[in-house]
Amino acid sequence: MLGPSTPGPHLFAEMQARVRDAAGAVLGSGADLTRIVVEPPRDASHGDMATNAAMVLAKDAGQKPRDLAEAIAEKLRADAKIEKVDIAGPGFINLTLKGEVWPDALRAVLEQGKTYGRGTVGAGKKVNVEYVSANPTGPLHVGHGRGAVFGDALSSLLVAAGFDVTREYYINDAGAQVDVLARSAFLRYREALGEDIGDIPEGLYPGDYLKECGAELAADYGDKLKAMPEAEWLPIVRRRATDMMMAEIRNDLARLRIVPEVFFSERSLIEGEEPDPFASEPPRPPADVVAETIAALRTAGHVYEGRLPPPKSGNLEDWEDREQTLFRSTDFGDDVDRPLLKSDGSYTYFATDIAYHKSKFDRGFADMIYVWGADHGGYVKRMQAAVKAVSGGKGQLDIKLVQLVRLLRNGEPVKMSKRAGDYITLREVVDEVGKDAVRFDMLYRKNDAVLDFDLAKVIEQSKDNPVFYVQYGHARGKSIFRTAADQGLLPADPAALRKADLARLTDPGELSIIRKLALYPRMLEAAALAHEPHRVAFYLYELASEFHAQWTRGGKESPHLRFIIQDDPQTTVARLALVQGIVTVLACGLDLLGVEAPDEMR
RNA sequence: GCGCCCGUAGCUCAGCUGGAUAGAGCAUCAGACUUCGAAUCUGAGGGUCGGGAGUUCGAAUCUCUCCGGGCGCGCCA
Repeated sequence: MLGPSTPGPHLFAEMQARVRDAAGAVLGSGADLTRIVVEPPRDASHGDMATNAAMVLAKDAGQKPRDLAEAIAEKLRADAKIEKVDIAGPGFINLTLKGEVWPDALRAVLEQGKTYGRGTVGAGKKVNVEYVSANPTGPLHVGHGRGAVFGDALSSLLVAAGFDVTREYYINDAGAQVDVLARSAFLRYREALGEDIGDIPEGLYPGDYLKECGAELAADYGDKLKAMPEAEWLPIVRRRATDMMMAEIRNDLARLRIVPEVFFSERSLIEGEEPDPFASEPPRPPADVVAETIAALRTAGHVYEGRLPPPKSGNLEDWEDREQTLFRSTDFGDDVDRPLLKSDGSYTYFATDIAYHKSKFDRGFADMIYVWGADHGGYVKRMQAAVKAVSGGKGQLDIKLVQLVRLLRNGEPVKMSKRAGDYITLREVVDEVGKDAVRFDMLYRKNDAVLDFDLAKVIEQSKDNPVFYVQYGHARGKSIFRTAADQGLLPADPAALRKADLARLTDPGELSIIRKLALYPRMLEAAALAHEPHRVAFYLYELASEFHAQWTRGGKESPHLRFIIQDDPQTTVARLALVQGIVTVLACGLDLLGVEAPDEMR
């Protein structure tokens, strides 16, 4: 038996196990019980829980669903936790639980506190969650922010479900883009030396954010870089510029309470790890992991030299039919094979990404999640093909595409001119509306739905704005405790709430809230397995809504429903225990989403 | 032309991996503050779940096919 404070199986999991046992007893071994689910009924009048057991098993058993339901129901009627079993509709088995189940369920919340809802389905399995991975060529924008918030919340969710999660950021510091960045920074360096650089040429980054980089280079190197050929100054400037951009990016993410644990450099795959200046061993020659990966794939028969048909659209003027090095991704479900080398002999982004994902697999991550912008949708199949190839079919890559964000202000699109480099940055948005509004708003939507982000509405302090609605629920709960303390009705010993006579909570609204609290672990587990953090946000909204409704019921119509009853300390303590349960779950859920749970919001 | 995503109330969106009479918020209308915080709550109206066919005890959910919108389609990441 599990001790009272051990996060054991939650109520729904427990009842599901009991139903499966009952069905197994009726049908004998060999029956597939995995499709049996126990869920809350659509209508509360159907009881506390419903199961599809009879309907999913009827065919295999060769019985009518309702007959089978009756047989299973007979077993369940003997269950100590079940008060009543009904059969309804096509063969649903509706369960009404014994009255004492609900006080016990609330007590579990109070006993487990911050650990309530945490599960073990993850079983300590290692999962790599990669997100953001924006090019270090400019400030993060709001779209990056959405991917970052999503990846971070999903990671927290998986941790809560018992997975061993690593949050990772892939630095694209090896492609042509960072060379462009370096040339742009070099221009700012010449400008810092007093040169008139005029307009920024087409194709370079025009934003002001590189001026500081240019100034630093001028301070450190004087005019020495100017005397060098590009091949010499480029790596120096590139390194300085990407380091500065990454520092900015990390700073922007930190403002959103996002701290990736691993920053993985694309360049390190090609040139090897940065030599450690304090190492006692002589530095090893740089290893080209990409070349090794391609060679291994070639040996395995997944790489060949060949030609591709011309693309179906786009400009065919610069199309040149040539033989190239191709990854046979069609063997793994892709539509066409994919090139690994550019015409100048350097690696394609895809080639380094294959090596990168091999690195993930080699580091022990059979489960990988990749959070990507929706404009990368065309790359999903080839990446999943690559993971299959480098992991021998043992790796699993779930790619979550995050749709674009439309920035609005009072319903009007915010004008952005990328060409002039004056687009709204993520930092500006976070500074304007705050971390909590950004995070909750972005999570209060499925990842694959386009998000309208209205700068005016997200700071509105009304029920129109879900984040304030939920946070207000938490603050209101805390407010009840303050009032109870003022009136001398709050027990000094926190343990007193756990010992309260919770059977006094008999109002339908109160029982409904307890049922909702009992649902939290089940919701968390499902959200984690589905990789859908938005379910947490919706759950919290619903819980807050039930709490607000119960609060208002204690108005002048029904003062006996108030949480604090001056002349009835016993009932007051029981209701304070309920409030404690609500506050605990709201705080836990908000924490998963990275949103604060304030004690007051005046 | 091909691939992926989306289409649910006037608007913005959920719908718990196939369950019972499809739900919230906004907006509209009608109500509740000498309150434990009205940043709240109660009620009403509002639907061929884009159309059609199929799979089965049962479909918003799975398959196919159209319609409409978005993204992508060597040598950008």
